[in-house]
Amino acid sequence: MKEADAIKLFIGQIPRNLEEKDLKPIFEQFGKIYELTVIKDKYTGMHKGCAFLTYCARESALKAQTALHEQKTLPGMNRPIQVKPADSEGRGEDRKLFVGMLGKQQEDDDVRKMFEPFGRIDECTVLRAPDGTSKGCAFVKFQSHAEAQAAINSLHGSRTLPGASSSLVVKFADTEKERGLRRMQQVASQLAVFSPMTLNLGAYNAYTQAVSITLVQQQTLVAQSAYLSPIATVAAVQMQQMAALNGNGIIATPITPITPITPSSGTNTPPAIAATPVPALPPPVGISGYSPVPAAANGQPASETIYTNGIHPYQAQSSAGVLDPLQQAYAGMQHYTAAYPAAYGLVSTPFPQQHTLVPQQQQQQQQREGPEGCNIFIYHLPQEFTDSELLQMFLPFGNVISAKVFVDRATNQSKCFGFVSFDNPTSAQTAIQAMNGFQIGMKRLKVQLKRPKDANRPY
DNA sequence: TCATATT
Repeated sequence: MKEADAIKLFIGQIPRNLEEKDLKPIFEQFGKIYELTVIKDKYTGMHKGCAFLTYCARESALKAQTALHEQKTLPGMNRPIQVKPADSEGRGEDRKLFVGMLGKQQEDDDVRKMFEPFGRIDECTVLRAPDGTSKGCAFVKFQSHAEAQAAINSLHGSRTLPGASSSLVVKFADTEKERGLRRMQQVASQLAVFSPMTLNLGAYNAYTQAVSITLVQQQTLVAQSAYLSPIATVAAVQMQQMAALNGNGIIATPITPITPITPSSGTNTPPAIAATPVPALPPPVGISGYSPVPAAANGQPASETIYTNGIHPYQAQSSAGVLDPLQQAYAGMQHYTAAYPAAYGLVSTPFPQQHTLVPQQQQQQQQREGPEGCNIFIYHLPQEFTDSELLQMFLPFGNVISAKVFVDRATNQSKCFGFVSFDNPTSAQTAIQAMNGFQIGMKRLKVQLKRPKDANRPY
């Protein structure tokens, strides 16, 4: 039914309203289709905007790729259709070898001669430092997996080259994904130089610090920072700055304070908390339970909503005086606990059991655009921010339809920007007003309306 | 620095 060397194609940039039956006519013209499947979310069944396509004949796939890939744009899409071998087809990485333990003086040609006996070589490159000196390793790409395998079998460990400290290494080169993984492991090991407990302690200190602010503690916090990881230090120092700036623990500091984030009244002064020792706090709701409404904080219904417009956290509370200073401090801390540890990956709160108790917010749906004017673009996100932290951060401003951090697929690293979509433009505006310029670590968020689809198109 | 999605 299908050729042995058939290629499974990945089809990207297809409108989410097109199903298999709609797609078929587009692709049939290049040959008989063996299988065509729209990719859907495993749990929600949601159309992911892409598909897999296998033709019976390899040649059909090649023709379709040539004719369609990046060649036309389907209605409603802002980028051209993608037609290329699926990742599962192993983009030719299975014929590329990494060669280690070469001598420093070996040139491309020397390596090539060594590998020539095993097949036709497409590519042969010794890796070099910027100054041109060999790194003692190379990539060699054969035309087929079998040839590469033959070279491994014969050459790996077979000899020790002059100047090398160990016998020759010949193995398949890392795939793009493996490289990403490796990079992440390196980052992780960097952080692990400091004991894992140090990180948690840092989070804990910062937390208690923010709840109960005393000058002495602020000083010790900075002193302690010297022993924390760079990330924890940034977080700690940042929090300390915040505490100094604003006794109520609110961490938003817009560059242009269009809407100042301050307590609404001088008569009810939050700094009362300054002298309060660390008490038995109501358990923080942590990341997953983060809510702009303080009712969730102490388990009691609040008589008034603290956020009246998503910006003035304390605006409504002065009249009844229902919240004691500690509760105020705590309500303010929701910002801290939500944004801070999350921002730095320090999500293990001082009360980790809370995490297991509070069920994670329902699985965030695929990225979706809201109506025009409801979608915001956020740049300068902390590297550690994921969809969920982004969601938490913007939840106070309205119904979030979607929160998506962009991730480099090869490395799994955040690209430090993302989108949040609300169900109405007012929420989006409120979020922009409140969060544009929001300082996290050394950076300030840039929050603005997402560029409309047709922007930047000359015609 | 503006929705790239891989059963």
